[in-house]
Amino acid sequence: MARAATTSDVFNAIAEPQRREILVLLRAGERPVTELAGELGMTQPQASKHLRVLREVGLVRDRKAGRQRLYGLDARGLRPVHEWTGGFERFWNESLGRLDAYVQDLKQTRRET
Amino acid sequence: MARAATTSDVFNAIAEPQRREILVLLRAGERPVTELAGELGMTQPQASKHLRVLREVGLVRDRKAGRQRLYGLDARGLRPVHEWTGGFERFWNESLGRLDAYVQDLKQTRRET
DNA sequence: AAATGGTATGCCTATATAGGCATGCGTCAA
DNA sequence: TTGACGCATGCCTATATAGGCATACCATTT
Repeated sequence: MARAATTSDVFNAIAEPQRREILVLLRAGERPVTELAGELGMTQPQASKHLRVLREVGLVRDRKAGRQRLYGLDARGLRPVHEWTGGFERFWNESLGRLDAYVQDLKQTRRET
Repeated sequence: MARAATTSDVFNAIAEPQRREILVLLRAGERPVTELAGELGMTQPQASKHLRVLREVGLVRDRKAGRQRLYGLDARGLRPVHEWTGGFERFWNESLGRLDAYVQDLKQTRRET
């Protein structure tokens, strides 16, 4: 099997560097495809494809504006990722030494069971 | 081209659901491969492979303990992900309405340039 | 209606997995 | 030393991209 489909999974969608860059650019406001492609140095089809993935996972919304299509950020989907990683915060805050001690302790406890 | 290699990129490493589950389990302390595989309902080779990826991106450390090899969490690599998503916090905190207004505004400004 | 600008898609290729299995290896116990 | 146990790997397959190109689509402007 290959990796899970990027669509339907925000974690996979943001695994692509260029897609992350697109999201960053969109923080400044809506933009048409061509402009995004230009700023990121990618072809228009490339940009459209990445935007499609982002749209399918809900990180981006599109709106027709005359002849162009403006893409806008909808970052709500990033919240779960932020919260998931946040669940590990105490682990990177503790010094590695204390972390080791902590782990050792748990290991002991578990082994004794 | 295929997606970038999972190794050398934390974002890709945690794009895999099972790898995320492994990390969660490791919050409780070090564990041998077999135990992880058992709790997650995957085969031992599968677990070893996922652990290898996690080790290569630095999210996990391994330590030989007699006949077994204990894997432990090293969440420091998750911090960048947490911070990156954190950069979008104000966007999911604002009501969608205000977000729209904000974006509209920026768009106007940009168009006028 | 015809021409043009702005996008979305289809098609083809190379590549990187994720799984399933069998098996090689190193370590500890008898 | 011989087994048994715990893991790591190698090999093979099916699948999902990411890129590059050409092109079909749609709305707007002459």
